This record gives sequence, C-alpha cells and structure tokens, in this order.
Amino acid sequence: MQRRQVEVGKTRTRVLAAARGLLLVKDFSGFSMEAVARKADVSRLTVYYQFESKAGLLEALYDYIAKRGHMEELRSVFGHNHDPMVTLHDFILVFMRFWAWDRDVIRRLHALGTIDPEVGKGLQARNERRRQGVRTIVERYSNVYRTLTSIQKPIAVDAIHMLTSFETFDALSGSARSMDEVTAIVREHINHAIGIVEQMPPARKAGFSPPMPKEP
Amino acid sequence: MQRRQVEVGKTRTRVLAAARGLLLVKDFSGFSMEAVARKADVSRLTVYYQFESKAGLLEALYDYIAKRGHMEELRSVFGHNHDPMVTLHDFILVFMRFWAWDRDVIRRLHALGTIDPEVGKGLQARNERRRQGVRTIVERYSNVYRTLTSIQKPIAVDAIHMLTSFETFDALSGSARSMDEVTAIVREHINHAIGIVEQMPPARKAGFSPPMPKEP
DNA sequence: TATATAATTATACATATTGTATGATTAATA
DNA sequence: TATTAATCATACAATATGTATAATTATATA
Repeated sequence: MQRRQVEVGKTRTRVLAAARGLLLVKDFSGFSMEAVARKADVSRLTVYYQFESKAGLLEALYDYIAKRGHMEELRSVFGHNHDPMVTLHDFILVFMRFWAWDRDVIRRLHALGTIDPEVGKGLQARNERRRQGVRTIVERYSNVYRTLTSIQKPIAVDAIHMLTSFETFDALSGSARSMDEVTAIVREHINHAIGIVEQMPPARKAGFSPPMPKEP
Repeated sequence: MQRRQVEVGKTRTRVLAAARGLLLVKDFSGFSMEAVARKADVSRLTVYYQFESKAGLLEALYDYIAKRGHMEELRSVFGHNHDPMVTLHDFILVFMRFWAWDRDVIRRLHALGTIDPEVGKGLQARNERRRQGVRTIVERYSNVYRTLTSIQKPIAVDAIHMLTSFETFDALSGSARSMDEVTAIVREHINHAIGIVEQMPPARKAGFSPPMPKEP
C-alpha cells in the first residue's frame, strides 16, 4: 500500500492544479467538472471518484492552495514564545502572503462558498480558526500591555479579524498596491485597534467634533 | 402611454420582490428563473421579456434594493454644505443603513457578481462611485484640516473605501452586533484613517516596537 | 503466481437550468 | 377599429451535475 497511494496522490494533484487553473481564467463560466477533467487528462468519472462532488473538489482545492501558500507557518508563529506584538505581526504576515499568493483563486472560492453552503462550511471553519488565533493573540497581548478592558477585547478581536481577512486585503490591494504596502496599512490599523480602542465612545450618534487641525 | 407603464412596473416589482425573497432562503440553490417566475405568479418567459437574462434580473434587483435601502439620501449628504467631518459621518451612516437593511441579499448578490462578470460589472461601477464619494470627502476634509499629505491621501481614500464596504460591515456584524455598534467601530477606524495616517512609517518591515503599556 | 481489490474509464441515463424560437392571446393605445 | 406591447404556451437546443452499471487496468495480498 505505497505505490498506489503515490499514484492516487499524483492524480488528485493534477486534478486540483487543473481546477485552480480554470478558476484563474477571467471568464470562469467555463469551470465545470468536464473541463477540469479534460484539463487534468482524466475522465470526468475519476474526478467524482476522488472528490465526490463539485463542492468536494472545491474544498480540497482550498486545502491545496493553503499548502501552496505556506499556511503551515501558522504553527511556528504560535509555537515560538515571542512578545505578543511579534506574534501578532507574524500572524498578519502569514495571512497577507497567503492572500497575495492566490488572490484571484481565493476571491472566487470565497464567492462560491457564499453561494454553496456545502463549500462555505469549510471556509467558515477556517475563518473561525483565524478568529481563534486573533483571540489568542489579543489575550496574550492584553496580559502584557493592559490597553484593553474586557468589554473592548471582543471588539478588538473582531476588528482585527476583519482587518486580516481576505476581503480587506483584496480591497486594499486594488489593482496596483504591493503586498508590502497593503501589509503596512493593515498593520497600522491593527495597531490602532489593539491599542487605542479605549478612546472610542460607546455610541456616538451626533455632534461629533473633528480633531484639531495641525496648521491653521 | 400611462396605464400600461404602471402595469409593467407592477409586474417588474412583483418579479423583483420574488427574486429578493428567493435570495433570502438559506439554501438558495433553489434560485432559478423558473422559481422566481412561479413565486411572482408570472410565466418564465415574462421574466426574460422584462429582464433579458438572469444577469439582467440580478442587476435590476440591486437597483431595487438600493432604492428600498434609501441610497438616494446620498445626494443630500453631498448636497448640504456641511463641515466635511459631518459629511463623512453622514456618508458612513447611509451605507451602514443600506448594508444592514438587506444584508443577506447583498452578500449573495456580491458573491454572484464575483462569479458572473455580467453581474459584477454593475456592482463594480457602484463600488467605484462609492470610492469617488470617499475621494470627494477626503479632498474637502483635507482642504479644511490639513492632516494628510498628497501621498497619504490615496491611502486614506482606499482605507476608508474598504472600511465602508459591505464586506467590512458584514464581518463586524457577525451574528449579534447591532448596526449602531458596527457603525461606531467603523467610524472610530475611519477617524483614525483620515487623521492619524501620517504617523504610519512608509514601509515598516521588522523591528516594530509596541506602544507603551498604560500601567505596569 | 493466482486472486482479490482499488482506481480508472466507457456508456448511458435522469434531472435541472439557461436561453431561444414561434406563435397565440390579451389588453392598452393611437 | 387597427395597431402595438406585454404576457403566455409549447417546444427545443445546449449544457451541467450526479448516478448506475459494467468493463478494464494496475496494484496489493494470499
């Protein structure tokens, strides 16, 4: 039970690579099980045999690009016992790199996940794991630098979770900005979220006064 | 040429309401032209006659929910010659209300727009109009309170554009947070983006030093 | 080596969906 | 009243997902 597993692995990888390639095409209405199979040079039935369904294929595809995007580095981010601020910024970097690596594919996979709950399930699970990571970091950070009250913590967690999301990365990237530039912007906002949240009034509805101008 | 237009309008509205209703159903794989027509109590061919295609129907649906969500208030936001800070916060409020109003429908429409370029075209146009609104406000703000250099301005614009996006609203809303709470969080971050951006170093890659703890 | 087993493929089929073609029917408009 | 626009009915073409059945090939095991 060795050589066989290797061969199966090769087949699966070829199919996943083909699926990824077809998700990159600008008009991706051409994405079908038939097209994926043809591109991977296997029969359509093999794709079903290996991945059960279209949703199964897309779920496996997400795992595939997560590996390609070096998501395994997350372990070492939390493993090392760094200052929470270092952990936070390493955490940010891991996700920015992942989002940047397969941006177009991820955008479409997320859209497909929003449409098909079977696909969305896996994505939501990953999303919650990312949130748990943020929670851990905020907790550690909070134990060292006491900038957050227990009321502010969940807000900071959700804000940072949002700021490290693919959607934020995608929006800030636009059509030109580099990954490093986006990362710098995200970091700046996250620093704000984790350190200066306590300045936010609980429910400011009207009568807001603008900050002082620097030079009149 | 009066009564006829009214009748046509009624038919279109009935179809759009049906489409909206079907996009709200949790398993929305049941969304098809056939189902929409049945729910609107018209024939499938009438839907095609009125909206050309599925993409056409979805485009019209976005206009429909934009009206229902009071997007026309945007005009008055820019019309009144308020302080730019007031304009900004009114601007934020208009979008938060819109996102909150039809949150589930918008999430799915955005996903469909990411998948089908024909649908996406209209959404992207709206997105760029929102960005232009942000640009105008940042420009006005910048003329009054000189907190932003010409280099920082486009960054602030894109950050605020991201922070006022549906995706940000949706992420911060989660499953419990109210629209007012989300609005407060968004405002807080936008205030930071428009006023304190100049403190961001251009490309901080390593060696970041955490802020001073409040109490040792 | 012989046999069992797993993976792949071929063919066929059921079902659903989008979109078009053609023509009939109904109701408003000129 | 004649015309025209909107709706509907039926039919059809094209494409997709997913399943059923069986054949074929390569690998693993006795």
